[in-house]
Amino acid sequence: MLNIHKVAEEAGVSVATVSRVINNQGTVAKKTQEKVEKVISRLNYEPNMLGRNLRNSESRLIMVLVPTISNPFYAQIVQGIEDIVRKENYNVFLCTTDSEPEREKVFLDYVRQKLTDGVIFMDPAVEVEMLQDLANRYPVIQCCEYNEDLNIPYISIDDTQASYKAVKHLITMGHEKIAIINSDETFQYARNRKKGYLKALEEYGLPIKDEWILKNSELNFEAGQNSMRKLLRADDKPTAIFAVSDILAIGALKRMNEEGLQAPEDIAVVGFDNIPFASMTNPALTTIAQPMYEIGSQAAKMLFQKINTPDEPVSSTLLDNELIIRESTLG
Amino acid sequence: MLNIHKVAEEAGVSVATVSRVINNQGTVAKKTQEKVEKVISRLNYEPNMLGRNLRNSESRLIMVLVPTISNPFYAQIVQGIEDIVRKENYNVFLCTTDSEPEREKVFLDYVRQKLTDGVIFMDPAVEVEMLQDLANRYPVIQCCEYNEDLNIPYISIDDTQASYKAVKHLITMGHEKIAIINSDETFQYARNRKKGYLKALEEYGLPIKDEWILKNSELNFEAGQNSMRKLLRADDKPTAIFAVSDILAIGALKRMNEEGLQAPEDIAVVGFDNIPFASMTNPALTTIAQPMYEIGSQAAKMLFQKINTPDEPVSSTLLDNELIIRESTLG
DNA sequence: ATGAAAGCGCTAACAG
DNA sequence: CTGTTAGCGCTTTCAT
Repeated sequence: MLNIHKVAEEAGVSVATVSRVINNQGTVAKKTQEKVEKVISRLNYEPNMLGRNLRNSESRLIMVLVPTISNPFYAQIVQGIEDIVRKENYNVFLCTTDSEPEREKVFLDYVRQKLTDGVIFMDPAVEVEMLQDLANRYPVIQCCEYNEDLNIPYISIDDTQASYKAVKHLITMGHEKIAIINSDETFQYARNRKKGYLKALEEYGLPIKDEWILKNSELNFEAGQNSMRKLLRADDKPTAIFAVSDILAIGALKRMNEEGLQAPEDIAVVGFDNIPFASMTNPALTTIAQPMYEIGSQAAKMLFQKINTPDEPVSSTLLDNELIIRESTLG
Repeated sequence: MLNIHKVAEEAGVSVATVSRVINNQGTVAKKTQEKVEKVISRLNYEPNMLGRNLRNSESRLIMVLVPTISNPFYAQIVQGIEDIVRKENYNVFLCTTDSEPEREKVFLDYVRQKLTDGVIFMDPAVEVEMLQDLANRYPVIQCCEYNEDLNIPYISIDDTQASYKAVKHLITMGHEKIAIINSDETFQYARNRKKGYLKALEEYGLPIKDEWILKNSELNFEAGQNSMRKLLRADDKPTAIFAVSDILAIGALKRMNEEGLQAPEDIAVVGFDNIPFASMTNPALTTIAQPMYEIGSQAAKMLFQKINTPDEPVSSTLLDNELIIRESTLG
């Protein structure tokens, strides 16, 4: 087994000296330093992180928990996180939970178990008390998806206001029969986006129909296609659709395309997120742009606040969003 | 500090007994067991993984190194990896390198440093000797991108044969002026796909022109759009394009769309990977389907072979691929 | 069935 | 400038 003792022995010095060389303390004589470095590179020695982290009780590792990486939405947030984390000389471990509570728990335990110094959490914890308890003792930031009832710092956007804006845009374009393709309402964001949708309709006295309110437990293209199929079979067909995710909206557009229908002439479509693909569709997708990179970098900054000054409270933030108008709603 | 000693003290037993309870050894008296469990849950104790892993010298953690998560191509491979890894009671840490050698090195060192038990590597290592050296001592599998000169197990597809097939399809459809939108030729896959492209053209005696051979250092939609812009300005405009990645192909399609051109009437386009988005474009994209999930799960199986029987060699594999013909090449 | 104690690899306080 | 040593939290062998 190659360890610090072996290196010390080979170099004819003590383990303390080797440790000093490894950590660049500068208190080692030039000659000794070189001697030790030579042995290190000859043996190809790398200090064992477990020993070091155990001793230092820090890992300089941040865990980022996402439901999935198949939604490009997360890619840009993670990029924002990475850039800040790297600047602080930490590294990111990305973990996917598939929104399964048991997997969330296993990963969150890594923080308790000192494997990582903190966690940015983008998934709704089903066991709310567990998450709160973790956050009480360790650095935890909620990102995008959050729970207002908990006392855990979060960063997100105002989903209600954003979806209100999206639906109002459709209303402004003259639509009166507007459907919503939602995801699963166990998610806070889904509830909020529905709230904004309803608010806009109510404000303008427009009809709210059950057959225009669709839910999806999965968030993928197929779900969007299926939802559109249902809407096209509705007794009273909507003329516009608000999808709470670009993924769903793109699936919906595809389904229209398959049926020989055009957006926005036949049905207008608005998405949410502004993932890079949203501008690649034909027609290009009108959508709500979330400041994804900013969300990620803010989340990371908040986490470091918590790591560096655990006792000072970190304030939560809701960032601005922007309606990006493209062809799918514009004649 | 909450540790095994504290628990032992509170429960009035020795640390050894607590350890036995934690690890379910079954050799503890029922009564003692319950007493200890009560204390554990009261104190909300979680064993420190650093201590445990240091002692056991295993982490039950697998690292997966990808260049980026913004290409959905990786999402499905990672899914395949996850499913196998989870079955073995391990967990996956995903790390993004942006194809930067220094970042690759930092993460790869985590294997040497005993933080993880093995690594699946999907990025070209710039420091080839370093990777070989790591693979000589620790479990390493190359996935998708690999280096034939190294003695490291890999799993991928036959890129040359696949791109030959894609280009031959275009030839069969009557095209004689065929361009290639490639990525950076530092990548093995890029070199191989170009090779297949050239082979098909040569075999059919078709012209090979420099202005039809484009390279991109970045792999994103913009790169695809830019490449298409260049091709549309070529002295001799191609009638078909082979893009080595769906991302590039979709960007190219978008650019055509912006210029009022249709695929395949004006220019036919073939992509590569068959990411989910490829069937969502309008027109839908003809592409080479890689068995992404299978690639991932095979990679994980190979890694566990290496972990469980380090001295037995693991044989590399090239999996089959399939040409998926869609609207972008079919009248 | 339980406890005492060694030791995994490392760092840092202390001594010299 | 360098060495000795305690101890981070855990598991396991050896006693009892």
